[in-house]
Amino acid sequence: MTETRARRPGRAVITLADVAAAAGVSTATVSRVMNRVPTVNPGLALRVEAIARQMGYQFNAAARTLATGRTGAVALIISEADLSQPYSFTSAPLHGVLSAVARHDLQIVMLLSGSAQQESYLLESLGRTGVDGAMVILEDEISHLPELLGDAGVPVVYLGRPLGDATSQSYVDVDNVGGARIATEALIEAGRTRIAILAGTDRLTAARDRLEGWRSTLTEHGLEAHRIARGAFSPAGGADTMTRLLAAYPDIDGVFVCSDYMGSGALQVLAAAGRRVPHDVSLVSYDDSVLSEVANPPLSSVRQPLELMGEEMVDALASLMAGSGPSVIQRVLPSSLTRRDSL
Amino acid sequence: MTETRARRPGRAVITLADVAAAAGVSTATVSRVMNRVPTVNPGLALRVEAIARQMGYQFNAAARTLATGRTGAVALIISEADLSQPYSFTSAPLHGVLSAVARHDLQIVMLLSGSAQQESYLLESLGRTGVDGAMVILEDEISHLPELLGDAGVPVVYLGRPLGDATSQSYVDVDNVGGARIATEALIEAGRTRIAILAGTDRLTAARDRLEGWRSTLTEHGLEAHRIARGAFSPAGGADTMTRLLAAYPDIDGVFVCSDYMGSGALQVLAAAGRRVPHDVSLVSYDDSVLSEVANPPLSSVRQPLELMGEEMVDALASLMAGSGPSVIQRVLPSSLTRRDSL
DNA sequence: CTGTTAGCGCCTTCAC
DNA sequence: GTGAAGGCGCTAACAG
Repeated sequence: MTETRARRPGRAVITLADVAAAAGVSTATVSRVMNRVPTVNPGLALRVEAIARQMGYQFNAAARTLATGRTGAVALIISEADLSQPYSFTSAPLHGVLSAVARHDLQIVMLLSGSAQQESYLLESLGRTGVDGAMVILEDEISHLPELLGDAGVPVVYLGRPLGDATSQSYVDVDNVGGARIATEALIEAGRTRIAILAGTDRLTAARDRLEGWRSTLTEHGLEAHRIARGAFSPAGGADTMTRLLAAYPDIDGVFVCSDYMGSGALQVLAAAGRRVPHDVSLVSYDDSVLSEVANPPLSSVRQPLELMGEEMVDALASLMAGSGPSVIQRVLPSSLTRRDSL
Repeated sequence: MTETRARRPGRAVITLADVAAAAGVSTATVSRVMNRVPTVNPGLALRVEAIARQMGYQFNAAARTLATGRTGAVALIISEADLSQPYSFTSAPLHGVLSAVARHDLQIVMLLSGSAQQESYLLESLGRTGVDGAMVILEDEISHLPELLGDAGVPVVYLGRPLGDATSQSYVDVDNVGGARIATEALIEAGRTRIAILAGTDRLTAARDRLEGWRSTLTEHGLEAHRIARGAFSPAGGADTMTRLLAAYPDIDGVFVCSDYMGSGALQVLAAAGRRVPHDVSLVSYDDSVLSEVANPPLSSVRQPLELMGEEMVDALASLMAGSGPSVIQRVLPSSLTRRDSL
């Protein structure tokens, strides 16, 4: 009744010892060969390698982890709230992450955060699995994770600059100030002078930076920067905020909307108010997502290299785990403007 | 230079032996307590449990795996192509999966499929990590995975019914025939008689089933079912297909579009052709995603319980892994129509 | 009901 | 350059 967990039915699972026996060497040698330890006789190495391959030998991850303390796995922590939204921001970085891990021969363990219950499970999972590192896609609802993970004991890289003093944290961010500047300048170039902003949460540096970029650009151009409204990151939020803005500042002729998702709501309010886009009001949005593409009219929108950010996050983490390079990695990627009809 | 991999800096990592020593019992007893083996003296169990908790003991997953052959991890395989689309279908089921795994105390390892290169990495990863089970979110580009994973040696559950003879496969699907019937019937009730379909790929049972549902409903109502066009799952695809359809059958007064993403493209073509929706042409779409919500006009769309499907997939896999219940689980969930202005 | 004792498969000093 | 042997932390017979 000794049930060997046969991974492939029929074919039993091959161990180092099996290969060693077949090759007439010790397990130590096979281990060295498989781990490409350079002190092995090249001829022998080749022979052993061939036999191992031919026998279909594969590492047993658990045994290896037990012996070395390394798991070869990293955690990717994402926001529950984002995933439950009709439009998920997470998928693009996720794509980048998943394509990059193959390069580094890493496994991705997905963890959800956002509710207290999940948080304890998260911490427990992190502890138990003993991942070698972690990545966090920062969003509103999990903006406190940097504190929570403060002494995680493994390297952590954030997608998005953490709040507060981020000097000791590793992150991959986009230049949100610059992105907002591009958007605002485009509005100004289009001849707009009474430019409002639909800003998002202030628990995210991204949102703060965009507000800052908008404000400084207007100020530098001698324009007023007081037409501000904050709202939820949703079409409804965009609609509400736009309504308030229109009521408070009926003279608005340009709007910088901090997300496409809000933008679609704003667009409906503008249409209902009889303001034509871009004839009466120019609009620039953020994210350059499918929503800006299918909007009516299609929205000019600031593009962030989200996939690339995911990849860079993995690269940074791998470098941190290797321990050879710098102990803090901070990378800021540029954003650009995709022009569509709303401008 | 014996570097103990301290998970938490400072505090060393606690093992069963540490707890056993502190409690004055054997490691076997602690192990039994932690695993809730019922034959332990309740008083002792309570005491040991308290000590373990107080010491912050956590299982070492690797050691446990090595001893039991079980990993507590399951793979989730998703399509690279879907993730790289501007609108990812995957996130909703992903959310369901991730929220459900906590219930079963499982870890999710994410794996990408869709390119040959990834496929070898996929197989390798599956073999190496030795996950206890796998889930696949079936999509066009990875519709061949059921064959590839045929003898994976671990239970597999699919999101979407696999092609071919699926009697021996476990899956969670939605009633796509029924969904298409609901959509088509709504079109008929709206007084439409010349009803076309924008169909998707035929490598997915979902798309085939929808076509079938559309066809049978029309036939049963004595209506013609030949206004068919297939296209890529994208706004551009929807636009192309709609253009062809309009050219071939100018008399169209109703359209069943097999995805919101195509629907947004179709809508633009209709608008450009001077056909008003729903005045001249009624339209029902599929997915009930944010795209149908922000479309102009907002689209009536068939809703699929994607999150729930993700959860059910995990439940099914857990049951399969437990090995107590049936060895094949097939679950088909109902879909419903969300009515909006396009009808 | 609890303790003892082998491993699980691999890595890694330590001798040779 | 290669082999022998201990141990990573835990589970699962088997005794007691």
